[in-house]
Amino acid sequence: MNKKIALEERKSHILQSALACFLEKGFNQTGIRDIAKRAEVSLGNLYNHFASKRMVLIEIAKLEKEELQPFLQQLSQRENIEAVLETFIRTYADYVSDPDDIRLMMEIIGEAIRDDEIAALFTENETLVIDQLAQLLAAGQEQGLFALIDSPQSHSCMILDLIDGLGFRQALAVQSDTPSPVNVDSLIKLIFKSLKP
Amino acid sequence: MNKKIALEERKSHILQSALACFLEKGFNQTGIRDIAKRAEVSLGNLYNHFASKRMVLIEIAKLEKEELQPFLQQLSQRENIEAVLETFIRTYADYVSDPDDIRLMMEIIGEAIRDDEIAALFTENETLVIDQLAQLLAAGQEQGLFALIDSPQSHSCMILDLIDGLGFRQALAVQSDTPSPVNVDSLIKLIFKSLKP
DNA sequence: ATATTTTGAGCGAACGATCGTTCGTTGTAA
DNA sequence: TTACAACGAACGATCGTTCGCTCAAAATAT
Repeated sequence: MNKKIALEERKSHILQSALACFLEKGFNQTGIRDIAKRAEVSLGNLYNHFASKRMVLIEIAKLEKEELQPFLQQLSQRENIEAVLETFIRTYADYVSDPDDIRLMMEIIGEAIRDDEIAALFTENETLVIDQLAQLLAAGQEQGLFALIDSPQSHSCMILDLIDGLGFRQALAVQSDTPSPVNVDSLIKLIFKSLKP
Repeated sequence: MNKKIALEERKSHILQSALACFLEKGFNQTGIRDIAKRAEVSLGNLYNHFASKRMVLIEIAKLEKEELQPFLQQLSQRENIEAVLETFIRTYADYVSDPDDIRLMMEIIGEAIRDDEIAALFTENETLVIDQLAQLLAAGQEQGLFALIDSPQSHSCMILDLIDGLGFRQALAVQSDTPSPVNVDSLIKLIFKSLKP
């Protein structure tokens, strides 16, 4: 029992180290040795915990699901829907404005584009947020707060695309040293206008 | 003279092959040997044309600028601004819906995140489109077609983010076998509503 | 016009490094 | 005694790049 916990802790510690490596150098540029060294674990031992390098990334992608929980909870509130929406946009934009989060997203999408399993994993996580947000929009619609949208799902996707775009733009702006003209306020303004009855 | 042309042709042929490799396997998973083999050129000769693997990617990124020209031209039209905008969105969305284009964009951004020079190159290209689109929006604004936007640049960015998001979503949808709920029409509807005076 | 030199495209073996993975061996706790 | 986490040497493959070489064509000299 005690042993199990210690084992899980080590595994999670390796995952943390792997994540740090992936953020620093990217998934494909990171060697198994880099991860092992950072986690202060031997090469062989790492393979006692993970079947392959790819599996390490998959487990990290799975962990991302938990990061999403606070947002899902936020979106499930049904009083003062407009405020809920604005708060969500602000906190999610804030989350996505951390270059590390965008980098991780990039690494996962980068692999997902050539890996069905990772693509499914990523899509699954994203669908959770999309659906929850779509339900919020539908609720606002029923209350007459929002216009009749042909498809809440579709509108929900587009809102997320806008926020993700903000994050990507900021991450690239930092790297290329050219400031991004987009900010959260103009984004919120646009979204709410698109929802006006 | 004739020789110069033949040389340029060979170089461009290598670039085409490299592009095909990058799309197929990704930049980091593609070996120099893969490119040389595909281009039917020896390893040594490839290095007579390109100083390094990284330079091959940079030259490809530079070529992207030319792909943008038709869009820039489209956006420079000033009669029937609303129609120009809609046509641009449709053709650009169409362009970005080709998984290959999204893949290439991914590869370039993926490197750009850790490479200042590539980031600057990418940002430079994107700025061309953003500015041109922003000018179109400003023109529409003057004609009273569009609402007063706090910043045409910012609005322009967001429009592009929406279109890019559509492309990304479709590329991932193909891979994970879960259809995307977004389509061009709903996108156009949202954009025009956000611009309504 | 012919002979000679110079040039550089084209080549592939070879380099040292690193890759992901395997495996036989430890040491320790159950 | 058993089980298994922990280890690191070793494997074969592949990586990006370099190097010395060949040979046809351009440049120059005759």
